[in-house]
Amino acid sequence: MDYKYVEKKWNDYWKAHETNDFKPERKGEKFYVLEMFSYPSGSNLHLGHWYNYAPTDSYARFKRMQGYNVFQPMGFDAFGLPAENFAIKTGIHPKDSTTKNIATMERQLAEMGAMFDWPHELYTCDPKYYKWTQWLFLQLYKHGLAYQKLAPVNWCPSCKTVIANEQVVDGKCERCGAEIIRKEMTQWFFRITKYAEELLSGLDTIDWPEKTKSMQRNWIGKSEGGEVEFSLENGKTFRVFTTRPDTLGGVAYVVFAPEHPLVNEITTPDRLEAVKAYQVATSKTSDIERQSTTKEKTGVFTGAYAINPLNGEKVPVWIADYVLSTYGTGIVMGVPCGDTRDYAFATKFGIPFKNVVAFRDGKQHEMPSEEYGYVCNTPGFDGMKSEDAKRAILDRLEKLGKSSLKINYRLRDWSVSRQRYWGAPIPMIHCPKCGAVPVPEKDLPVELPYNVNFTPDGQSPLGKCEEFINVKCPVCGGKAKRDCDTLDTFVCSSWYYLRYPEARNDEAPFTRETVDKMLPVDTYVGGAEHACMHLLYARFVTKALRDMGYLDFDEPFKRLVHQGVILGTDGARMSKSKGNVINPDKYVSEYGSDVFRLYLMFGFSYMEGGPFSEDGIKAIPKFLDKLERVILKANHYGTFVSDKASEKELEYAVNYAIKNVTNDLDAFSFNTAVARVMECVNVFGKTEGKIGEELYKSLAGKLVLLVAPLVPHFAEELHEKLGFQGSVFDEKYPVCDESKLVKDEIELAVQVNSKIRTRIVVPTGASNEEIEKIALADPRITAEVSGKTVRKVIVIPSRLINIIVG
RNA sequence: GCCGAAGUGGUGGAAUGGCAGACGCGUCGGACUCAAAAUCCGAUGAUGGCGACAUCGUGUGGGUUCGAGUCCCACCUUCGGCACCA
Repeated sequence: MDYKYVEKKWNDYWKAHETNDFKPERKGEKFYVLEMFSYPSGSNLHLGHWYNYAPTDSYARFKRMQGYNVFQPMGFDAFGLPAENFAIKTGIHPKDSTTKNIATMERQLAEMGAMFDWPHELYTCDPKYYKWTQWLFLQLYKHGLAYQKLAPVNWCPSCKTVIANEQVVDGKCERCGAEIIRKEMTQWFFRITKYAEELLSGLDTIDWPEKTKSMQRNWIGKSEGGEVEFSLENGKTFRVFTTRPDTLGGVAYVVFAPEHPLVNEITTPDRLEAVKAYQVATSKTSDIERQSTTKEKTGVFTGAYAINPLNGEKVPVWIADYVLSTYGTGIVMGVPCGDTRDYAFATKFGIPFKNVVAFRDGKQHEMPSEEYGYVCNTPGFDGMKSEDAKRAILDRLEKLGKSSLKINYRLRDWSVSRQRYWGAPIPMIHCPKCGAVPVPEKDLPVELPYNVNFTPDGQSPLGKCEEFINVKCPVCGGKAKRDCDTLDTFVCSSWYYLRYPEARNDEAPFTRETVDKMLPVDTYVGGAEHACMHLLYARFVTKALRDMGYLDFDEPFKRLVHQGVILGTDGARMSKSKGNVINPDKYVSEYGSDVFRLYLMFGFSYMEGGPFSEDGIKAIPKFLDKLERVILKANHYGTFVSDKASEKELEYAVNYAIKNVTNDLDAFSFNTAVARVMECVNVFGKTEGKIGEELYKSLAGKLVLLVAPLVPHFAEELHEKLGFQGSVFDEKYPVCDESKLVKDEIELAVQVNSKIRTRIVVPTGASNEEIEKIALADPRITAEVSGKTVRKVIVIPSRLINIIVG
């Protein structure tokens, strides 16, 4: 087959007949298949995009043939850092490079021949889109879910700019090599923590990979415990969060996060220098380093002492980088006997401590031990089980107003301010009189100006753009300034699935009517690297919009599937710097898109991915040629002998393939689906010339339908050549006829003492007793069993029989 | 470091706790051919045996079970994420 010609022919046909466009009036239940949209980086469609989109498109086409009205849109997540960095390096404006990249990728996506619904395409950098991203920000703000606070950023003192984590290499600026420090800046946050509990419980209601759910659970990090109030010698108080109130009697010291605001207040003059130096040192360390349990513990004594509310003991107050200001209250109680980190810390700094956990018999746990046991060395609670003591200790302190039950989450609020140019401007105005004022919705979008100097020089790029930044306060009319930051691109991608069905609506981001009909997304396919961020943000936004009354479902993505990662031939992640990037265009132009698609589906385990290799790609056109011969034979059938056994075998093969391919496609198990088709085609070859003409034609027709989702252009062409009118994708997917799968007899393995000794053939439906009888009558088994006692016989229907002798 | 995965022939990969290696690639042998290509047929985990067969075999070491690639424990290696890459 001339793949080039056929692919062009059917692409043109689909376009002319709007075959791929979603039509609400088409029959069938709606089915929303969504692939994560891509960032238009570089200038080419990456092999990873192909791997994500082509097999998923086969799934979508399969669903359509099953009778669903499938909606499969495509778009671009077009704002982001790489375009801005590229601009800084080359002087090419992000808008220009992005527009160009999108055009190239659109052409390549069209060549793929996927069933994308282009009329609903969207780009996040389009003012018609980000108008509504800004609208989303305003709704969150109105409902108290967006707020400002001080938060640290990576600051390069030499470039005088904020840099992304990715650009920090070994604590140094990727561009200039200067040491990065953490600097506090006022930034916007979304209150995702308000939804922590529901984000956690909602996981039980969705069909997502267990590992992804598990990652989100850990990310949310719920822990139940209590907050306990300590006092300082000057009478001031502070609270610590602990999951182990039962060990309160064992507190040897208290640690503040070095950046905690109270630290400067409590530090004694003689300790001030050391504390300041430690704070500076900590500002150069990343959170990951800080939490490392193998890293030598560091810390500094502040000179202050705190009073333990339970036993009145006076303990020293330290600062240490293993305490993070973002978790709990930013202060922890140090209990060396019950926590390995605290033990290492106290041991290193010679802080005295005691053991407060023992076994039932009073023998103390070996320190450190995080196990539960029985309380000791804690007057009033000794001998109590740890679990009970938790409650009892909190109860006692609660009566004094010094503690409360507390559920703490590791999840932090979502920081959305970016001190960068290429993003959606934050629709807020800062007025000296009125404070932070939202831009009135009628004034949206706040357009991103084109002529902006975004080379890093100490100021936010938008801050330098006079005509952008200066504005009248919408409340008092006085002189005010726009927020000069842009939104995190995750904000753009947190709601795009809601926009697709109404991508051309200029009056609203989406309407209740359409969203009710089209959402949630039935199957969402994308990389596992998004497990904790994008996928959590999207869930949060959905729940927030639901509570505002804009929609009526709890979860945006009913089912989630992750494709694996295709690596370079060297087994490493593809990157320009490693020079191992595979360009799919080369294969598409050499073999055609159907062949390449089928190769990607057959050659890898979809969820696993793996190193790319072109070994075996040549086998695909060979297979398709054979498939074509087998199918077109129906048109010029010639002579045959109708052999009943062969006919039965072929009917079995076709129905077996239908059954398994259907299951495999539903499970995204493309490689086994293709294998089942190959087996089926092999049986066509084996039974050649022995099948009645009418039966052959009917089976060949089913075969075309069976493979249509896998090789769409190819199947259209053969479908037409068999004399059918219209698109094969308007046909129904074949359904397995179970009666053709019934065999007269089945083969079973026979084990003696769990070792396979022979195989027997038994009639279908034979009872366990009959099977046992046949097995024991087999000469091979008679020999094994003779002289021994049969102790037990295990029959696994249609699999094996295991005879235990001894 | 923490969280989450993965490890199966020469190779990509199959296997609801039930015949490990489906389906391919590669390799070897054969047919067709003057020859080559293409195509077709057969073999192909390792070891021993002429052979029927036997033994071993799913990262390593233990365990549960009539039976473990699959479940449990410990370890090793590789990969993904760790909140400003998307």
